[in-house]
Parts: sequence; C-alpha cells; structure tokens
Amino acid sequence: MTPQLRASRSLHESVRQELLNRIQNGAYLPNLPIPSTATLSSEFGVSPITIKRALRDLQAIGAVTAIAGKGTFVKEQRRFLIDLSDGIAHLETANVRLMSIANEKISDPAMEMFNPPGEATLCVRKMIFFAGEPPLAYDSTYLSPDVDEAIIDKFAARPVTEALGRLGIRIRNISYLIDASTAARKVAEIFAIPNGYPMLRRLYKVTTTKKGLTIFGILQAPFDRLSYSLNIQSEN
Amino acid sequence: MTPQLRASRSLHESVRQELLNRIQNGAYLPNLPIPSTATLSSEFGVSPITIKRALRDLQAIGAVTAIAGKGTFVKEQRRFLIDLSDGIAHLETANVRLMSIANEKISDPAMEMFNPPGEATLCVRKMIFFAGEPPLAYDSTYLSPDVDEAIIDKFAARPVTEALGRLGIRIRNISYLIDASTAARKVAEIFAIPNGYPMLRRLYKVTTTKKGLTIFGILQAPFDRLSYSLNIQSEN
DNA sequence: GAGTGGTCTAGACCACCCT
DNA sequence: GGGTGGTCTAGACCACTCC
Repeated sequence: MTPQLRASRSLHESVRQELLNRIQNGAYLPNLPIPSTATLSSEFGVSPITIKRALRDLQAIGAVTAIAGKGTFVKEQRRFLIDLSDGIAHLETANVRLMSIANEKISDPAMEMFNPPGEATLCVRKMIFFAGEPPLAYDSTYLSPDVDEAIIDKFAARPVTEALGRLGIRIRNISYLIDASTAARKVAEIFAIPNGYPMLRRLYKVTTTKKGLTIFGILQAPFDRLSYSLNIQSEN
Repeated sequence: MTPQLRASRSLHESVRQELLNRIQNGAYLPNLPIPSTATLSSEFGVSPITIKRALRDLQAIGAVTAIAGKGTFVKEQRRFLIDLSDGIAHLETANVRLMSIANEKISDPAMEMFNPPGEATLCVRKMIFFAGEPPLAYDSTYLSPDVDEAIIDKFAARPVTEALGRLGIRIRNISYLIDASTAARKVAEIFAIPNGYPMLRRLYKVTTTKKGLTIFGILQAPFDRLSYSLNIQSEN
C-alpha cells in the first residue's frame, strides 16, 4: 500500500510533492477533504508529524485549507483578473464592506515612493468581495483629514475610482506600485489565511482636479485570488 | 531573563513576533547572525523545536536566512523597481546568465490568457542579476521553433525588449499579466530560497512587426527583490 | 465519544561549518 | 570537536466538529 515516494531531499518534501500531484491529477477534488493525517500517516508509512509538516506547507502555498475538527480540504483555484490598461481597476459589480475609519499615519515603507504626507491621515479600510465568494481584497485608503463628510461616505461605500466617478471628481494622474508581500496577522485573520500567506498588493496615488484632493492607498489580495493585466499598444 | 511574550494565540507565534520586532527595531542587524536556536530556547524558556518553528516562519516571509552549520542571518531588504509606464521593463545595465535552451510546451495555466501556441516552442531560460548582488529574476522566453539562430543568441544574452532593440525589431504590442505565485522546487534552488517562497511574476506576450515573430514568456523574482511601478496620465 | 487538525515537548540523528 | 540548523519520530494535550 505504501506508494513510491519521489526521490527528494527530505521525507516531508516527498510527501508534499505526492499529495500535490494527487491534487493536480484530480485524485483529490476541490472542496472535498483529503484523507486524515492518521490515514495518510499509515498509507505513507511515515510519522503523523511528517504528514502534518507536509500539509502545513501545502497550506502555505494555497493548495489546501485545514479546518480543525473537520479535515483538510482541497482549495478551489479561481483568480479574478483586473485590467489596468486604462489605469482604472474596474470593480463596479463588487460589494464593499466597511471595516474601520480611523486617524492614522501612513507607515508602509513601500509607500514612501509616493512622498505621502507625514502628518496623520484619515484611513478608510474596507473589504471588497463578490456575492457568494470568499473576500477578494482589502483596501486601505488614506485621505486628507479635512475632506468633506460626503466624500468620506463615498469612499467607505465604493472602490476608489468608482467613488470618484460618483462624486463627479476627475482624475488627473494615477501612480501604481505593484508588489508581493506576506500577510500580517490582522490581514491573515480577515481573509482566514495562514500568517505570512503571499499577498499581491497595489499601492496607489491618485491626484484629482479637485483642489487638495490626493488619495493614497493600498489594495491587497491573497495571491491566489487576484492578478493584473496590462496592454500597451506601441505608438506609431 | 525571560522576556515578556506578546499575548497571542500560540507560543511559536509570540516568539516569531518578538524576533521580528527585534529585527525591525534594529536589535538584530542585517547580514549578521541572530542568537542560535539553543540560546533563544533558553532565553525564551521554550523548547528548541518551538524556536525552530518560529525561525522557519521567519524564513518563509523573507526576514531571515538560515545556513546549516553557520547560523541564522537577518536578511537585508533591498527591492529593485521596474517602471512599466512605457511598457518596457528597463534592464539595460543588468547581467544575464543563460541557464538552458530546450524544446518545451508552454504549460503554465496563467499563460492561457494569451492563447499561446499548443505545439512545442523553443524555451530560453536565463537569470537576470546585477553584479555583486543576489539574483534578481528568472526569465523563461518561449519562441517559435523556426526562428533564426541569430535571434536565439540575442535572447540568450539579453533581456527581451533589449534583445529586440538590438535586433532592430519593432514592437507592435505588449500584453502583461502580473501575479504572485509560490516558488516551485527548481526555482527555489536557483534563488536559494525555501520551497514555496512568494514570487512576483510578470507574464508577457510581445507581438512585433517582424512577420511571425511573437514572443511569450514569464519573468519571476522573489517577492522581496522586485516590484513594478506604473504611471497613468489622464487624457484631456 | 470518536475523529479531526493545532500545539508543544523530548530526544535523537544528520550534514555542515569553523577552529 | 563543538556548534549550527534540518529532519524525523514518539507521545501528549487541546479545541473543535459531528454523530
């Protein structure tokens, strides 16, 4: 019954590779549980601890989700694609859930590229998701503390570019910084992903035609939920 | 001597958080070793295994690098920034090391968005790096198998857009897909990073004015080495 | 109550580096 | 030879879910 383990530098790595193959081959199906740690332990003839180690690595790369008391489930892979070719991240059909509004300084070091204001800003944090699906992204928008109440309300209710559209405010320029990061504790809780899970981030600075209104922010999503496309036509 | 551990859901998480704080506070300095597992074990009053668990998590998020036989070192954080505003990833001053040239089919599922050819292509794989620095990126370029020898040579020696420039071939259109991923075994070895390490990827499709020459490829880099910027001026 | 995954510990062995 | 991190195992306890 003991399957052939791939030659590899370590046992847990071989186990991980074999389980991953089964997932990719369809031997284990999305949204269904894989055999329990105890079962796999006897099947592979290795310690339960080694199985757990392999499963933990599979969680880290987004292949499975473990729920204590229930089992370990194969994760369904479905990525949302945002096109940035016109500078706008189109999310008109998305839902928004406001998480918090607080006075806060912009602290992320990657943000320094945009020369953000040193003083405290008004930070609007929200989740972006589609009905019936796991949360897509977490957005932190930083506004000048003296903006109108009406503007804050719009940013609390809709994604950035759509909020601007509904307010009738024109965009002058958008700067993006796209990078990958690892989920901090709070973000990991929100998305129900392990601490340190890879995140795709888009930092933005939006300048508008409305005097004094410049918007900074970070939109981040688990790496297996979102990607960006971009098309550039050569001039002439 | 036992320091106060942050209230948290688990011991190894508290330890990880405390060590991360020390790194960010400058108590542990870049490129220098932190105390050994045994030392930390007695300092925190927890099992060495728990320390190892915390250190492994810190490796996974790119905070430290462990070298068996030497110690665990704080990783220096320096990210290279590529501007994509004109569609070109400028890498003129970078060095290139050819890794392999082989006939291969394009297999990455994310690539399907570009409708790549189903038949086998010529795959040129190379490292991109700056002198005296750890490798920056790993590029896989897929060419039609019937391209000229001279063209293959240029792609083996230089980054894609620069190779085209030197060949005097004009670009008609570039499509990008930017996402995050986790390092497969082979890639992890090349970069000397742990298996499953977060990677920032840029998939591309370049169409040219030269008849029949369309280039597909994937450029990937460890998440803590590279990020992309993009600036969009609003028309009118 | 039985089964699940998550955590923590103890102890052993290995490969590697440095002196 | 002594120190380092990496691996594997055994065994225990917990919180949770489902029947």
